[in-house]
Amino acid sequence: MVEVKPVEIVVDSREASSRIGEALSALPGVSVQTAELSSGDYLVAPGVAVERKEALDLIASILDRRLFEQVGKMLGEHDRAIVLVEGDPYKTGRDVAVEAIDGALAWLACLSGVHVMYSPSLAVTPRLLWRMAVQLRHGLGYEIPLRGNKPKQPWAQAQFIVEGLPGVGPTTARALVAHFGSARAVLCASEEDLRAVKGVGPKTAASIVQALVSGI
Amino acid sequence: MVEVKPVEIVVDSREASSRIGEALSALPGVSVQTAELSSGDYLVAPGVAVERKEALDLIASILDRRLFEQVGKMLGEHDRAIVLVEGDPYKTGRDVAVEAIDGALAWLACLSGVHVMYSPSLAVTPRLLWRMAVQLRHGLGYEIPLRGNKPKQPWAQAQFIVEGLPGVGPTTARALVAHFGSARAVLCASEEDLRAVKGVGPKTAASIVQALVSGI
DNA sequence: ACTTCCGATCCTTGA
DNA sequence: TCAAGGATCGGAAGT
Repeated sequence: MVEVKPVEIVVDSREASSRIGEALSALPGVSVQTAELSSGDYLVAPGVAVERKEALDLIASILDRRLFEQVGKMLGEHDRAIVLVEGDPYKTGRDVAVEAIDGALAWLACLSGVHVMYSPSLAVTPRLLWRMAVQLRHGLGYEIPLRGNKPKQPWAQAQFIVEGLPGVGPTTARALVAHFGSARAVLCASEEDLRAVKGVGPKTAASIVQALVSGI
Repeated sequence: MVEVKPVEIVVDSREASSRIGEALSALPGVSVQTAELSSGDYLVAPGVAVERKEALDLIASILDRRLFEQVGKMLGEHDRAIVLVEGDPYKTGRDVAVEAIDGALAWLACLSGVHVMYSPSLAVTPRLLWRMAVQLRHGLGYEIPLRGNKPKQPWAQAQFIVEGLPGVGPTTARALVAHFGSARAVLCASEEDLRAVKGVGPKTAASIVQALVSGI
């Protein structure tokens, strides 16, 4: 049985009965609320607004400068603003200078202060809104593991553990384990003792001890 | 007469001779510098790094977790980080769950702290880099908002070391470091003490000690 | 990134 | 108090 993570998404009243509103309701654990949003189309978390810009609409709002106004308004009214570009703005068929599109996208990414997200199509948009909502509400379902796969053979484990130390690669790890006899002995060693090992200088020794004694 | 706005763009040495490097040099007013960047592919302004991710490469780096590592590194080393996604990640032909792509894009936009930009193709990428550079250098008198980026937190290092232990993943690693106060304390703990931590039973505790005391 | 699956852990029950 | 059962959580592997 898969866990369903409940999320609330607020949909602007003008969009509520759209295909996206329906698709959102159909996703597991989503409760769709409707409200009149003065800026943005969706609230994907409290204070996080999303403005959906279908490619053609994006071009239009670049040309008539509505985009900048809308973005400014969103930023003023919410903690975080995201522009969700749906479709390829370079392939709308509208007769518009590519420089204008380049400029608008660059501005959005660098200067505007909003975040930008891309959806290839209307079909994907609801999933992305949902995923954002889940992540913002529940965080990632797990921690991002800090290191890759670990060995299963016990003899390799000692070396692998020691390799986690800063400045220590495979060669030094082997030297350390050989010198001290076990991983535990390495990890309990003093800075002085560590320096005695070939490949470990004052700098590495210091950072090892530093890493080991630092707590949360 | 068209005004040419001079900009400098730093290209990582590995990318310098690529088609993009050449295309950048050909753009008006662009002076391309080369440097070895430890993270990111381009510096589009001082302190503003751009990582180019071709769609297929994006998928690959999601699967092997490289993406998160790279993003973290960029955020730590620059004032501002931008991921430039080139192409449609949903159409790479790679056999990957769409949920994973949704999740990664949502994470990039909402949680990661980077900004995201989309380029439809390799041909457009240089133009977008250039446009960003121009806007950041000459753009409208805006200051680049600096988000404070601390270097890697020390507690992360402790957790990293502890994660090397058998049977210990991100969650348990955090519990262990929290319980014992430091990585060293965890590694010097007795089997008994280890068992007291939530998530560590007799079996895990035994294999941890086993790994620590075993030599090479 | 997500999902599925499996095993270990933990928690409640009831004797 | 303990054992047994099921619910829960974490890890590993695959997409």
